[in-house]
Amino acid sequence: MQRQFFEMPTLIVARDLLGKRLVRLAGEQRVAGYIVETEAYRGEEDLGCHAHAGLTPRTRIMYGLPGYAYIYFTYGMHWMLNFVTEAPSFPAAVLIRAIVASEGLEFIASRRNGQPPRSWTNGPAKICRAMEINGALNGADLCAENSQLFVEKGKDIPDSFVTTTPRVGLKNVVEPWKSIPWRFVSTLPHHLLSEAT
DNA sequence: AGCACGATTAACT
DNA sequence: GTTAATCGTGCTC
Repeated sequence: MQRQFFEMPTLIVARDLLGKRLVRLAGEQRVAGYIVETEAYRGEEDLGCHAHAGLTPRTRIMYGLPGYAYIYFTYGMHWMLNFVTEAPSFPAAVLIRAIVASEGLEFIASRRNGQPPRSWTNGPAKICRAMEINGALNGADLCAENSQLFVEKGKDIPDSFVTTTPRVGLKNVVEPWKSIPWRFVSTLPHHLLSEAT
């Protein structure tokens, strides 16, 4: 996807990322999967968004150009992958919450040892663990020619297979941010994702 | 300088 | 359904 895709309003980007292919090049290894769950975080007004604290060392990437990776560490052990959206003057990003693995399955399996395929990448930190995504990729340009992390066109998901719900894990966030339906989930059967569009 | 908590996960009961 | 693991971040003192 080109920069102009990520420049669009965050809710549109979050919706349209469903079905697209997340690709990670780890050395010679290509690892990929279809995005099936996202969440939108937009602006300092959004009390669920890290940018509610303003411009800090942690949030500076969200105050930069769209199409860059905002990757942060939480719970003392987990990495989370986000894509920066909209103009630099408006801090916003889309959290990638789940993908269906399609390439590099052996690589993923080895990094998710002991877990069944169903549990490989069905959570934001699981994706990062499975694809070797960490702080070293924070600030990476997804639109650069030789990027190790980028998004490709995949399978278009019809509106009839898209569900929205409140965002996950915002336990102590006040309304309306706690319940605003900015989580996007693809309900398309996983086996249909691998077909050509 | 200290502290409460988190855009979670895996392993329990 | 419950809970420990584990530490960077941002806020208060």
